Amino acid sequence: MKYSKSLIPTLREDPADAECVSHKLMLRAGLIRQVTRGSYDYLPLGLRVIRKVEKIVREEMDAAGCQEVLLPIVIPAELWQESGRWERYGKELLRVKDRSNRDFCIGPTHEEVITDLVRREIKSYRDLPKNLYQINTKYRDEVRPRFGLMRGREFIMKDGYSFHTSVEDLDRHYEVMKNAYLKIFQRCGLDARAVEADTGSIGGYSSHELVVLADTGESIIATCGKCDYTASAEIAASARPSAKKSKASSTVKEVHTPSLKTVEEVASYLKVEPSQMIKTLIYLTDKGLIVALIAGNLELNEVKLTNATGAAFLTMADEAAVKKLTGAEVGFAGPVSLPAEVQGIGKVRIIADISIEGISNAVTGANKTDYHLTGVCDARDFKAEKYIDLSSVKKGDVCPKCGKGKLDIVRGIEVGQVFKLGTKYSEALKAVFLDENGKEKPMIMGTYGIGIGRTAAAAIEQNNDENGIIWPLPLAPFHVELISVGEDSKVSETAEKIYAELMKNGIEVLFDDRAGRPGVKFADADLIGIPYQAIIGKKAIEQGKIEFKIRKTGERKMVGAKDIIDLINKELH
RNA sequence: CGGGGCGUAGCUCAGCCUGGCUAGAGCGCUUGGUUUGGGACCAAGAUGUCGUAGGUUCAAAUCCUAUCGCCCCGACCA
Repeated sequence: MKYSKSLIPTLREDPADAECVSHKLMLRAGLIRQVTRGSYDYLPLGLRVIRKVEKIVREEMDAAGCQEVLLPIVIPAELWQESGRWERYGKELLRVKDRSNRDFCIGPTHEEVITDLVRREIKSYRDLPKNLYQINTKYRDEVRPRFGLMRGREFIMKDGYSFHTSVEDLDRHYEVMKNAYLKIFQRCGLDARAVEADTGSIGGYSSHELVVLADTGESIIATCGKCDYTASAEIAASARPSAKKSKASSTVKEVHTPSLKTVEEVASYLKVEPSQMIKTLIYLTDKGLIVALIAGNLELNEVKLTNATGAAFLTMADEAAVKKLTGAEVGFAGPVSLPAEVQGIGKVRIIADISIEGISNAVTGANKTDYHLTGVCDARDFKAEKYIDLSSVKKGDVCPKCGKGKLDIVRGIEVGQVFKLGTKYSEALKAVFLDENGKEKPMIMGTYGIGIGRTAAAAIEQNNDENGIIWPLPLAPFHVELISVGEDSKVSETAEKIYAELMKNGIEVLFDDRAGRPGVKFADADLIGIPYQAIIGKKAIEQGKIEFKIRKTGERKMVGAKDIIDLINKELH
């Protein structure tokens, strides 16, 4: 490709509305342009990168025995109504109407469509298992798109769905897919790892996120320094001793604590450790009020609480609800003598972290403004519905898996996710098969996704310097950039000749044939980040030499014009 | 949805507080010339519904109101 014929609008300065490195560099290197919030044009260079990622994904999926299909982007509402998600999915689902006023949505994910296809075409255990995938544009009307291709509203995603006759078969296949995913990211030159994750609103019973470690990532991950434990902070556990089960000998006393609301204020006023305080948090859910209890030195993890309650949604109770429940201002709630139900809101459930189980002589709110209780004991003075892990992991917590290592908290970019779905969609959409005994059963499903654009963005996050992008070879839009320096006719003749040679040898080459000054061409070349540069200058050419530069290391060497093809071929393999 | 910020040339931004003649700079772009191995120089030039609508005023990029768009933080999120 000749630079002069392409469209590579590089920018000298950082665009004002880009925040993270990959977004800035994608704009500056002329890979993408924003059309509207969360939607982008893919320019020639950007599209080539996208195609590279897709190619690697296709090769690995096909190698794992998956079949590529292509499903519609505009989906009839009926399918989503059948699964129940038309009502439940919320505003993220972009809904449109056709000319006859029929409802459709722009597909944010394709469980319904694929399950509909499979239920119509597959009837027998003999035809299972199957894994069907597509690479397609998706649309999610995100509340807050950001960071360029990292979180767009319109984005390219590979999504795959597998159908099995048994959970065991799904389990086996799940491992195959997880490993295929790890291989894909490895081939993309990315350091990715599989992280245990929450299944979120998609449902299912087991999930891993495929995460590329990066400080700018939106996912927070706990990892063990000693063993291979890696989990999303949303679900990560830590090994914790349960509260000492001393006898309940203390007596409950009310103490005056004027305007002391926070754990720290009360603990220091009463001279007790925060771990002896019972932090009482009140949540509103679709199933009534939840009172969550946790030791004062720990942070509550809302994902864990949501999972523990089985609630569809959960928000912190507002001031009015807290007053109704406790009869006190916010800041003085406690588990002792709470009503079992609040008029107009619903039932009250108490759920406690394991740090509360067996706690004695504890301090907590008195449900009376400006008062706390001391000497409170679990089981005697209050009782929780259950005692489970509700705490957020912290750096330095003990690993729950090996019990030895300390947990570290790191950030990462989620580039893929795999789920064991089970029968959620096959039951809703009646995707059933006949087993060996002629018995009808719902198919067992798995689902597997990769954000294509996000993977490209993650590659830039991990590979850049002050001059621009440094593409890993497998994702690079071109293998080599050929740069002619100066207007000399010998130079341009030689460059043309080498350009033709490179192409003849199947090497992907971008030929900067522009008439610009050398400095401009070098700066653009470094910004665009093609791994190798072949530079043709007047002086060198007189000695039959060409300069070869490696973008990543800055290393340069002079090679004979005839040897450049061999050298590049060697570097490519 | 809550909080904050921004919208002036292709890009980055100044001007606005304290209204005043013809709206500016740098970069980019066009033409000519000199240059040519790390974002050159000289000269000449083109480019704007000052986001949009309404209002106040003799006079609005500037003040007021509404509205749209974009960015950030939070809530949210296969």
